[in-house]
Amino acid sequence: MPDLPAIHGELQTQIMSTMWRLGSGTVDEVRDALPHRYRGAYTTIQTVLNRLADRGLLSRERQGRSYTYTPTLSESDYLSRSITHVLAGTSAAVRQTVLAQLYGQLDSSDLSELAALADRVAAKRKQRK
Amino acid sequence: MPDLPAIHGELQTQIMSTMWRLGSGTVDEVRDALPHRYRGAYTTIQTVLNRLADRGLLSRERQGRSYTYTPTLSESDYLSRSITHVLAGTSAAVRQTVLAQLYGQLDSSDLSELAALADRVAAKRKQRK
DNA sequence: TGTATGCTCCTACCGGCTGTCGTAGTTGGT
DNA sequence: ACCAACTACGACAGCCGGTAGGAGCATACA
Repeated sequence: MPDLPAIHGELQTQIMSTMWRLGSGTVDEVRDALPHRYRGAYTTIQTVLNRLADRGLLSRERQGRSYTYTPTLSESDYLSRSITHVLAGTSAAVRQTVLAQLYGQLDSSDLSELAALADRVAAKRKQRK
Repeated sequence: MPDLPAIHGELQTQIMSTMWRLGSGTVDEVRDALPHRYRGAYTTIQTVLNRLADRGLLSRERQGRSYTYTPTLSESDYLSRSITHVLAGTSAAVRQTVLAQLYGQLDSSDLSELAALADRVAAKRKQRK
């Protein structure tokens, strides 16, 4: 399994967030969709997009006379992988505490969703076993 | 709410991990407790410790003729804050998916622990309401 | 009491990366 | 065939992480 590429810097974070929202887009499309304060020069956005593509976070395909960039991972895949990665470096006790703290921040709807999820997971486990 | 200081780089990650394991320690103590691969020169460890202290992740107290470094946040506090921070920038749907994926990776003991936790949280909510 | 010795601290340095853009090249329209 | 707009590539400053060398201080021993 190849190492998960990291997103470094504020502009890269904003751009990845926008890419996930758009699904895919050209330099200009991404640029227009960025929050106003991060809308730098065309070439700035382009450079960052190319660097993200070099690191494997985006794929670059020719579409007509320009390139179209597309995320290679979904946002949830990326986040869950990142979180799993950092949690892997900790003890079981710490993981428990972290999950507990996250759990405490959920609202009621999230909570019921998770409860349903727990049932599904438990059922699957039992069946597979 | 003060911004959560970031841990950048591999050595900083290893050092923070060691600090959380030790609870507190001097430069030499931290250095000796580091994995062999990351055991650089005394001054290297010291510089990183000072930078972490400058950023507020560690506190520095004189103890005899040397400094003792101590984490200002517990590891679980730091992690849950970080995770909460990144999740705050996403949509509710993404959060749901991420939690679901994390849930699917838990083993049985973690699962039962979380079930008990869910009960406690539910009880608390009901009582407080 | 003076000196040597061992540790600790601060400062400096180097490479890499992020954010930023200027310029050259290319493509479509007139 | 020419012009204008737009795109791609390369370069450059600033910052940060990892690394360490030399100054400063206290203890131990003669």
